[in-house]
Amino acid sequence: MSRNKVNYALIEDASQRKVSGNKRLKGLLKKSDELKTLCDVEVATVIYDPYRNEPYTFPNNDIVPNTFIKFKELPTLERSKNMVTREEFTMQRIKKLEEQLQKVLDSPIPSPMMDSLVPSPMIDSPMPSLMMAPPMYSPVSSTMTHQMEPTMDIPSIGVSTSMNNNQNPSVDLPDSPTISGFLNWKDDVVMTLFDVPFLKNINVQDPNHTKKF
Amino acid sequence: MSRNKVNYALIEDASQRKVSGNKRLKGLLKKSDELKTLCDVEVATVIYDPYRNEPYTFPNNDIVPNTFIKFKELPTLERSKNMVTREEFTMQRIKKLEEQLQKVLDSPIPSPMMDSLVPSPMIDSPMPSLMMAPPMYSPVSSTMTHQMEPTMDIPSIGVSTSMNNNQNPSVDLPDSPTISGFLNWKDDVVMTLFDVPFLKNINVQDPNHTKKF
DNA sequence: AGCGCCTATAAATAGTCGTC
DNA sequence: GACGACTATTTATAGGCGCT
Repeated sequence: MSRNKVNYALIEDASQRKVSGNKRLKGLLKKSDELKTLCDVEVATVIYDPYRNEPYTFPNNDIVPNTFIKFKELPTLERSKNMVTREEFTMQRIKKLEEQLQKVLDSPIPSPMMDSLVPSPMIDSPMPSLMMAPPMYSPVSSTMTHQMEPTMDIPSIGVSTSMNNNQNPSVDLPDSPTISGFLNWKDDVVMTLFDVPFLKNINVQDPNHTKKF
Repeated sequence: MSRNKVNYALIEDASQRKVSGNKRLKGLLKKSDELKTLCDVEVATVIYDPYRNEPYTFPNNDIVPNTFIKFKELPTLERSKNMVTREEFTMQRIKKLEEQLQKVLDSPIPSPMMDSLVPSPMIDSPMPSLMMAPPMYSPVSSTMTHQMEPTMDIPSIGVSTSMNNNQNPSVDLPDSPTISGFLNWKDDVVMTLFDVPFLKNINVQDPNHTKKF
């Protein structure tokens, strides 16, 4: 992106690829953080270090002592912003969820739908059992399981009729969403997975990745 | 990022925030794609549309008819590159995995470790059962489950001794990784989750997000 | 409002050098 | 051969404008 125009192809030289990947990862993380901060987007980022037998879990149980990229060097981010413990991440989501929930419940127009969706005891309890469930790990697939952020922005289905008022709520949501269903799917989510193998030897196919144009 | 310097804070105006988010998401996707292409990083991207009852599944069963961002407009990416079906994504991973596996197995130095790791019948079968497992969905948490990409780059543990040769493999990997374990954790992974609520009304805290400085 | 396009400017980064 | 620092450039994008 800079001295020369980058060719849209795999970088041949492994070390060059790594350097570039390092920089780009750094930039990508910054972009992610900016998207989160500027646009109120929740971002969680994790790096798994292949040279450890015990992988860092998602988000991470420790601040990552990763030699691959030094998070303390990230321009805008602090390490703690990107690398949080799994519990921290979960709690952050819970907190935000509760705030949103409370906000809706405090709204002037109490929605019968909300009543059915949110039993009152739920509010006082720090964490409803459904939300309580931490990110799940499959021992087999080593997966990260991400629970969708509930949005509580359900104007079109009850709280407000300013939008989609031409639609019958019950028709609009024939599925009659349960709380869990509501939590699950009522949000925009962009999910990106990056497998980052540029520390490894891989096949190379591109001769020159940079061109003067 | 351009006409004015951006303030590192939530964008106040919702519409402005959305516009910015739109652009930034676009840029982020492009960056992701570049990281993938230039550095051989696997990237999968999905957008969940909150205005549909049926969410797009991960990666996606259909090309996304999302009004939120038009993927066909993404500079470098094609839509099909980002938005693939779940099956396609799974098969891509499988294919790459098999290629890497075959590559290792074809390497001049047969590793006893590989032998123990990879039973020969596995090679001929198009898909070992372990790998066969598609991304899992939890009906409760609506989660995407991502299976880590195996790297097959295990020079430090058997195939090659050029690195980490001061370490005993058995000591280096006391866990005696099974195939599943190997698949699970033997790769760098950067995982980023973006919840993208800028289609919604949210609290605003920042007065002016841009400054001439 | 949302989208597409444009342009000026901020930000990202490829290439390079110097250190360890 | 990884890392830090330093530019020269490319790239991303905030702010407009016009359209719908």
